[in-house]
Amino acid sequence: MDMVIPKKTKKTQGRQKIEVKQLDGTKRQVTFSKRRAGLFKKASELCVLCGAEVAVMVITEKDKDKDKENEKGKGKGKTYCFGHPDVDTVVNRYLSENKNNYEDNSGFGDSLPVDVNEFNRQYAEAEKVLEKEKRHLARSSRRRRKEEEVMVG
Amino acid sequence: MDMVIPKKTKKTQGRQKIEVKQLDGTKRQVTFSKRRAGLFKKASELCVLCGAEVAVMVITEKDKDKDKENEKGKGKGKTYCFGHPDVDTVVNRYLSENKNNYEDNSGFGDSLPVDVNEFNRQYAEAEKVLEKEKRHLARSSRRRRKEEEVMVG
DNA sequence: AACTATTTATAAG
DNA sequence: TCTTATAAATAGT
Repeated sequence: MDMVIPKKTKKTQGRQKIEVKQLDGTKRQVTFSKRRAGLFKKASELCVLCGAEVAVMVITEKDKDKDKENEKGKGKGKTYCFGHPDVDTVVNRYLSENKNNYEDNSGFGDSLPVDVNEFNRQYAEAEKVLEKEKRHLARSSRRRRKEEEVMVG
Repeated sequence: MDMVIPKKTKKTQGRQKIEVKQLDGTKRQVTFSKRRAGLFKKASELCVLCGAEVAVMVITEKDKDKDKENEKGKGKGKTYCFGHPDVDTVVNRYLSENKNNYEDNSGFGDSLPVDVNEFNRQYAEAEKVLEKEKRHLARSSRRRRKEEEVMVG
C-alpha cells in the first residue's frame, strides 16, 4: 500500500479574511489597484446587465508625506474614472436631477453605504417638495415666457 | 453494504455562470438591486482600506414602456449614489480637473456646470425647504438606526 | 505581475 | 425577501 501521504504543501494560503480598515504602504497600493479594477468591472457589468448609467470616480488621497510617497507622483491625488455612457453624462444627470440636494449621503458619517438607497427612499417625500420648488424657480427664471406649460417635442 | 446513495437533492443549484448581457423583467430588477448594493459596498471598502475618495452614481434607465414598468415608479430613471466624504466633494474634484484637462468631449460643454456649488446656488431657496424636511426625516430615522458594520476597528 | 486557496458575491430557487 | 451552491474576487506569496 504505497499510499502517498499528500504533503500538506499549499503553495499559498489563499485569500485571507481581512478587517476592513485603513491599510498602509505597499499593501495599500496593491490592494488599491486590485480593488479599483474590481470596482470598475462591477460597475461595467451593472451597466450591461441592467441597462443602467453609471459613473465611478476614485481619487487617491493627497498624501502629506510628499517626499515619501510622491516620488513618482503616486500619492498625488490622482483621479480614476469609469463612466457609461460617459462620466459627464452621468454627472450632468446627477446635477440636474437634483439628487445632490441632501448633503449627507456619505457612507460614513451617518449611515451605511448599503443603506443609502434606503436613505434616499426616506427622502422621497422631501424631494417632492424640492421638485416643486425647482419648478417654481425655473418658472421665475424665465418669467418672460408666457406660453402654456405643455410643450411636447 | 449500506451505502446510502446520497440523493442528489440540492436545494438550489447555487450561483450559476452567466453571460454579461442585457437582462429583462424581474430578473433584471433583482439583479440590479443585488449588484447595486454590492457595488456600493465595494466602493465603501475601497475608501476605508485605501483612504480614497469615491463617488458612485447609478441611474436606472428611463423606461419608454411607462405603463408596463412604471407602475410603482420603477423605471423612472431613479438615481442612487454613494459618496465619501460625500458625492459633491468628489464630483467637484472631478469637474475642476476635467476642466483643465480637456475642453469638451461630452457634448454637454455648455450645460455642464463649472462647479457643483455654483449649480447649487441656484437652488438655495429650494434647499432651505428641503433642509427642513431633512431634519424631520433624520430625526425619525435616527430613532431606529442600529450601527452594525463599518467603522470596524 | 502571476498564482491559488480562500473569502465573498450572487444566480437560482 | 431568504437560502444555498457555486462563480468570482482577491489576500498573501
